Amino acid sequence: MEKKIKDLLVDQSDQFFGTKIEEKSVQFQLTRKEFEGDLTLVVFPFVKLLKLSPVDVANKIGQFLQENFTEIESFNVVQGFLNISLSSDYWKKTLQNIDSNNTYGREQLDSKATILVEYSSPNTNKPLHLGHLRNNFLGYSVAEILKANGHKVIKTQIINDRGIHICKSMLAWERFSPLNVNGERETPENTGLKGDKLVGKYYVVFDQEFNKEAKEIIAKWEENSFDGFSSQVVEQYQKFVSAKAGKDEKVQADLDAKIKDLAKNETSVLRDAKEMLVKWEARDPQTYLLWSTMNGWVYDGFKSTYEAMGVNFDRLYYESETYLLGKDLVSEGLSKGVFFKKEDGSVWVDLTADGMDEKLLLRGDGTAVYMTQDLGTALDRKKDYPDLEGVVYTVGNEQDYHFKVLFLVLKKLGYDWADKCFHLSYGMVDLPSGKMKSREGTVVDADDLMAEVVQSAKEMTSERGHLEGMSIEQKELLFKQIGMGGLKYYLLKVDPKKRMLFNPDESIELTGNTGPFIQYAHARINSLLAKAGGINEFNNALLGQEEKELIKVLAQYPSVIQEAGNTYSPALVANYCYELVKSFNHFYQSVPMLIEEDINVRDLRLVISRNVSKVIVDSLSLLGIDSPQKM
RNA sequence: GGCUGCGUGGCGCAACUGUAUAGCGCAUCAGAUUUCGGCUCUGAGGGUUGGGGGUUAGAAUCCCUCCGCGGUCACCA
Repeated sequence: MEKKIKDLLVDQSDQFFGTKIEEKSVQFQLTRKEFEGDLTLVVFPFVKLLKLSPVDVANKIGQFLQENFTEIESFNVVQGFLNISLSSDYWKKTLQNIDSNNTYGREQLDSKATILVEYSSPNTNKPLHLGHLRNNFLGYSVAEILKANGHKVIKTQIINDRGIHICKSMLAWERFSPLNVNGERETPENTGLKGDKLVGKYYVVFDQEFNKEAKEIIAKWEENSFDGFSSQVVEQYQKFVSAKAGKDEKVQADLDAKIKDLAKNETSVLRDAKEMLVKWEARDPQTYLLWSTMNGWVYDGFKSTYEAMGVNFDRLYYESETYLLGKDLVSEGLSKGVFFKKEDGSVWVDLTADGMDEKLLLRGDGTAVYMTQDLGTALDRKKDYPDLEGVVYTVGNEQDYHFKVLFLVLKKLGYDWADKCFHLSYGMVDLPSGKMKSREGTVVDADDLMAEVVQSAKEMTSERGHLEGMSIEQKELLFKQIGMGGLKYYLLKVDPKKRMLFNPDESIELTGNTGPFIQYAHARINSLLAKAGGINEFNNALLGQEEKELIKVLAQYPSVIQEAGNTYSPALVANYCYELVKSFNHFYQSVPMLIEEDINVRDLRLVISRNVSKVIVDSLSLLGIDSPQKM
């Protein structure tokens, strides 16, 4: 309807306004509930054109529109706002259209360009945590929303399966894992630990050894024993120490940190890890075997975590496979003169002209860095999907700079499709106790958290739910649906780019703006419809204010999906769904349904309920949340 | 310090590309319901949208500036 009015006004603007008007100057909003009407046109933009007062302008436009559209029943003017009331027939027809459309709100499947959505992308050296949950839910949901917008979507992740971080876990395991009676080191099988947890354990072990050794080195330095260190390092150290003299605490701490970094660089464990990386890139068989074994453990562990999260992928990329392409790109850039080489053989790109720094692309020893492999991955994808019209990278906002650089470098290499890459940057998840820090053990493990919310769902539902007649399996499924629904909704209802606070208790609340509240409303409608039996015609029903309000909310759904797609924001879908449920609860409370005597009115209300239920299910599915029939 | 993001009632969050009296949940208080699920609904109190300035008929929204809180500026990923 908005579009029809807009088209008419733009079309006839020459006669009506005496000049051509732009489409965007025709602005609509929903009429506020304290005024009468369904649709409001803001007339301020036209005041100057017609040289009349806002009220007169509104009246003139109102009359003009009413003459042209039978759907418009009446209008009223408040200041510069033209409130238009649409007829009962219009609303009933709207309801009918919604009711008869099985894919209401969605564009035709695969009717639009292909978009690749990358999310999750964990490191294979430690288990997933709360932050990953936000990432996964967000990425999955954005992919679903883009699908609903008609895009062909490929869900993907790049697995960071190579790099110095992996070598650290490998080294620590090889060196520090105790041998059992059979002379074996620890494995998931002989310890019963989840593979990702076991590997993560050794990453921590590495860090501890790393720090221990660094401390020992510093202790030596402090005793002026510099045997075995290069003169450069010693010089640096002495420079830092002399700089400390007479400075305040903060500066001193800063310098201490620098000294520590210096010492860390001199540790044997780090040197060995680096050596391991060089060996790995040279495909040393033994190193490769160790690497693939430990990665295998991690994948097994991740697999069960992904299953619990309810996310999936269409295509996986491994950095171990794309980093070589990245290296090729680097040579290509070198020969094109886009990059340059430093004396030690390392390769850089100079972005100072674009207001950024010089950025390392390849280490002096020839091994790849993060950027190298990301460049390779980007190219690889474009090769696999030549018709790609967009790439969404779901990665935390601490990497904003990285992606700015990545896209820019791609452009500099002449790949114009870099413009279609989008970094879906999201904020960190904080705990009430503050920031998550792995060193302080305040990381919330994803597996633990999911188990916990499912457990709470079990407790609450067993207490108050309607579980009679359900098998054990059905109940288990239900607890999962509720627990995960609560968790997902909690993490998705907030605008992605905002840093958010995670309160474990609130996430599984059943009242207020929560997933289970919405699921509950759906279950209730479901049982209502089951009791109602058959539904017939409602054409003769009188359309009341309550009914109309709810149809209006239903009618917004398609534009919500669109907007959510344009802005990559599941939060819009979540908030809409909540609004819908609240409107329904209000409706439910204020009008009788099953005991309504007028059969037409009864059926009208039931049809509305049926479609509310349909839209709830659909919008929750866009968030990756299930809608149980009973709970 | 450079770049970048954020700042909305006690707490957690909304407000589409500027627009009518800034909404919602939690918490607090007061009420409703012989109805289909009391995990529901209605109402009240609580805000000079971090401060100041500017653009506009109109600013939480755009611009400038200051303050506060993050992130980032690694031969880590």
